[in-house]
Amino acid sequence: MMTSTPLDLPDRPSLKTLGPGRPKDMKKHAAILNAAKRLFAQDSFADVSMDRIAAEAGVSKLTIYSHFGDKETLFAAAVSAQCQEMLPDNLFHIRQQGTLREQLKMIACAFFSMICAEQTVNVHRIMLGHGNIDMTLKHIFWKAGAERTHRIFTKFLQAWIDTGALDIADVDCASKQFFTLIKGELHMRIICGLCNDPSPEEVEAHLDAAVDFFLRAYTPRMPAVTAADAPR
Amino acid sequence: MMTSTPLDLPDRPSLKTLGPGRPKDMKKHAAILNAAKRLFAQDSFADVSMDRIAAEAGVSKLTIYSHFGDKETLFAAAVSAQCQEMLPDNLFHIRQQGTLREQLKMIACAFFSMICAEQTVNVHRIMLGHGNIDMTLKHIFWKAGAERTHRIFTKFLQAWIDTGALDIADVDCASKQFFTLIKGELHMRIICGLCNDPSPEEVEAHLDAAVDFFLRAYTPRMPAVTAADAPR
DNA sequence: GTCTATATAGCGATAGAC
DNA sequence: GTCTATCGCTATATAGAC
Repeated sequence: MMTSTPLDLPDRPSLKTLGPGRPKDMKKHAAILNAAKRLFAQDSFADVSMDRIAAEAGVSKLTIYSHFGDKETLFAAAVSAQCQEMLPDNLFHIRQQGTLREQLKMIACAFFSMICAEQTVNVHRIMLGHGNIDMTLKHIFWKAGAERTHRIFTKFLQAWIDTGALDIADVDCASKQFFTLIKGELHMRIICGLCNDPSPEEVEAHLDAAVDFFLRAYTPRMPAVTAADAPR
Repeated sequence: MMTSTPLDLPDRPSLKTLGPGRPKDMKKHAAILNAAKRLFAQDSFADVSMDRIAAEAGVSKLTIYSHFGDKETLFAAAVSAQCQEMLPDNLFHIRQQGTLREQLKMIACAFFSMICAEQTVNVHRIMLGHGNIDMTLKHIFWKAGAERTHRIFTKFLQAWIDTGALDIADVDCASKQFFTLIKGELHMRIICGLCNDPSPEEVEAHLDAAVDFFLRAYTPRMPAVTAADAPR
C-alpha cells in the first residue's frame, strides 16, 4: 500500500486547465486540498474517509476522484503541501543584533514555537507513525524541515566561529546538536501527546537551559572576544 | 475510538483459569499475544485485521474474541507487553570501572542500541503516530522507558558530581540533555525510516560527539580531580 | 465537470454446531 | 473452549443523468 505513488509535486492545478474540455474549478480543487490537509493532519490515513473530505470541502466525492485520481494521491498532495508551509522562509531573518547568547535564544524560541505549532506536530505524527508512507514524502519532509534549518544555521555558527566567540571543530555536528537540544525531552513529550500545552515558564526554562548548555560546551575556555565582535 | 479501554495491566492470564468451565488454553493465549505484538508493531492498528492475527497465531478468530474481548483490548495488551520488554533492567548494570568518559560512553552505547532495536522503534512509531492511543498506554510507555532511565542516570551523575568531576547545577536537566543528545538527529532519522541501518562508524562518531559535548559543558573549568576519584 | 445512486470488497463482531 | 459460516456496516471506487 502506498509505496509507488507517482508524486507530482508541487501540485500544479493550472496545467490541468490546459487539457481538453471544460476547465476544472480551481476553487473546488483548493477546497478539497485544504479539507484533506486538515483531516489527514487531524486523523490518520485510514481514519479519514473520502466521504468526510467531500463533506468538509463541500463537493461530491466524485469531484475529488476527478481531481486527484485516488486516495493515496490526494494524501500525498495534502502532506506535501503541509510540508511546504511548515517552515517559513524567514525563520532566521531575525534582527541580527545582541550578544551571541541573545541571538541563539531568539533562534531557539522561533524554532521551538515552529516545531510545536499544531500543523508541524501533525506532520511529524504522519511521518513517524506507521503505515507505509511513500519515501518521496519523507524526503520532502526532511528537506523542507531539518535540512533547510541546518543549512542556514551552520552559516550562522561559522560567522561566530570566525570571530573567535565559538570554539567548534565540527560545525555540522554542532548544528545538529543545537537543534536536538532545543527540541529536547519537552518536544518529545509534546509529540507523544503527553504534554499538550506546556506553560510559558516551562518552555522558557527549557530553552534557557539548552542555550546555556550549548554555550558552556562551545565557548572558548579563555574567552577572547566580546559581544562587540558580533558578525553584522 | 480507543479512549476508554479498561486496561488490565499487566495481563494476568493465570487468573482467568480460576473461572468456571474449562480453562482456556494458555498456549493459545500466548500465541495470540505474540502474533498481535508482531503485527501491530509492523503495521498500524487500522491495517491489522483480526483475521490476520488469527491466521498468524494459528487459532480461529473467535478464540481471540474469547480471550481478549475486542480489538482495542488486544491492542492495548500487545503494546503494553512490548513496553515492558523494551528496557532490560540491567541496562545500567555495567561494569563500573574506567574513567568518567568511558563510563558515559558505555551508557551511551547501551542506551542507543536499545532505542534503535527494531521493537523499540516500532513502539515509538505506535506512540508517536496518530490514531487515538489510550493515554494509559502512553503513560506506561513513558514510565517504562524515559522515566526509568532518567531516574537511574541521575543517581549516576550525582555520584560523579559529589567527587567534583562534574559541575552540574540541575541534575534532572542535565540527565535529560544527555539522553536527548545521545538520541540526536540520528535516532530521529531512524524513527522516520530515513536511515534504516546506520554504519557502525556513523554511530560511533555520533556517540563520541555527544559524550564529548556533554563533558565539555559539564566538566569543571579547572579540573580538580582525576579518574582515580571515580565513585566505585 | 459535477452530481446522486450503486457495485464491490473487507472489516469487526456474532450465532450455532461440536 | 473452539471452530465454521455469516451478519451488518463502512470503505473505495464507479456508472449514468444533467
